[in-house]
Amino acid sequence: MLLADVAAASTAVAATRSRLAKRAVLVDVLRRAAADGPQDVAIVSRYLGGELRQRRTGLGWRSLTSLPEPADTPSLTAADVDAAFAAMAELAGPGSAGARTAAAAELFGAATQDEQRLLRGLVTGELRQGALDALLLDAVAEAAGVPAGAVRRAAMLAGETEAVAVAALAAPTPEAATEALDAFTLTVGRPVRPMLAQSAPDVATALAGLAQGDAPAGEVVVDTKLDGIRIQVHRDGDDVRVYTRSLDDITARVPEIVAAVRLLPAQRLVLDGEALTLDDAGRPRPFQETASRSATRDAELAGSASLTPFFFDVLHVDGRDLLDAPLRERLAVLDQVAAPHVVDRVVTADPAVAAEHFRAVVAAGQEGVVVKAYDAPYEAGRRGAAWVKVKPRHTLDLVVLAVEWGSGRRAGTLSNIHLGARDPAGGFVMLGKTFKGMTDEMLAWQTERFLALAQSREPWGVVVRPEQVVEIAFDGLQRSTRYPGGLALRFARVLRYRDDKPASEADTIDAVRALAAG
DNA sequence: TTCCGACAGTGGGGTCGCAAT
DNA sequence: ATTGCGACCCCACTATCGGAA
Repeated sequence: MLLADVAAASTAVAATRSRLAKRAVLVDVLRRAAADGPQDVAIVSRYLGGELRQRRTGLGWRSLTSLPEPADTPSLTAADVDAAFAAMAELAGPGSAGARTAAAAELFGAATQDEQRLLRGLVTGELRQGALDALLLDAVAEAAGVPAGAVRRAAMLAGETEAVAVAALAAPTPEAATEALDAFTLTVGRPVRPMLAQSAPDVATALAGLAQGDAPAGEVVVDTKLDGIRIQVHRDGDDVRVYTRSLDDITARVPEIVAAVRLLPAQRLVLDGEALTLDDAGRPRPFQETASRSATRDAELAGSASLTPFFFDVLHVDGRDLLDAPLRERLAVLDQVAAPHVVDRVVTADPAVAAEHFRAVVAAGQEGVVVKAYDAPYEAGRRGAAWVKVKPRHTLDLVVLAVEWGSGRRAGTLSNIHLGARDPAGGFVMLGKTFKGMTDEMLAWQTERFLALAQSREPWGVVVRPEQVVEIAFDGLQRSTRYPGGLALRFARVLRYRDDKPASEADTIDAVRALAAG
């Protein structure tokens, strides 16, 4: 199949907001790819989902700043493009950057304007066609004539979409496709997409969200939420593999987790949990230390810092699949097979008990809690309503120092605001930026407001007179080398603009430092 | 007919390894 | 030795479509 066919489909998908219309376009091109063979289905399904088949190519947005003019006529096949990126992914060592740039120039030079747009989107991971993996799975189902649920489940269990698309579309009949999809089962050693949580502002709201209609939630699990990295651990005897949330295999980087899992009583296991670094007293170290330890490839270099695994779910044990078992059953098994590496929890129907657990774990330095429906199955890959996270929230009244022009649907509006705390000695100390929490109405208002406050216009936005106070919510403070105060906000978002408060009454950097000191 | 679940988009800070400077 | 880029760890929140109720 020609890349031009894929690019035309992507353009058509981007041109409509209707998901049904997007799906129809995807179905058409998937069917044509299937007629060309499984290799084309593999490539085309990846590209339509917004990804390259290579996890890392060494190319990013910066590498694409100067590229040749587009070709007038299409010539590239999907297979050509995949081979070109595969070759780039292999490049390493001195001179590789130049060779990669040359290879990219050759590829993009052979691509038409439409094809360049597609390739650029795939390289940067920002295709912006309004359809990614989820809609693609729906399209695969329709193209193969099978229920969407069957395709989705296969993809969750496979941990990827490409193989599922290939299997479903290679089948000559819907019956054969169903059979092919049923062959994707939970397999020890092959990661599944992790179940995700929704969020709620407090424990009471989380419990209300789990209630069925007018009936109260009944017994729920209140799990401790640890501030580390998500891990999915597969054990088959002495063979232990550790995967991240994005299903990256980090086994080689975390020998201490492998060793801990080998000490557990069950021989075949799939566990879901979190890994983090602890201090001598067993309290969690800052997330940045966990991130550093888990990103260091050479375990020898990591020194004394060590990751401790804690598990909150079990998906398989010694031949028994537990994905569809209620959480109640899974936890009973977890306590048998994963002690002492089990997340601390309470089971209760009493909102007061749940709230007390939240208070206690936060006091112990943990991130918060995850409230879970006691009888829900493990919904791989879903951000289902069965898990609801609750974290403490801090707020500050900060001053807007500058604003950046937005992109995409925010093009033409001033979007990303720079935030400063008041320095009692004079001026403001920048603590970070945020674009979150803004409605379209707020974006329109702030565009006008900050243009009026503009002191200077820059290519990226405007620097403003420091007069507008904004109430900011955030999860905590972290060490920063980027900002002058040595501190940065974590997960900052706008709550509201405060027109009742002058900048002279904004929160001070001293108050922020006091908060950081705990 | 209205409601709401699921998606995609819009970006944030920090960490590492690697190649170029 | 330092710098910049790419990849990936943690993410929150809003608008929208279309099926559920």
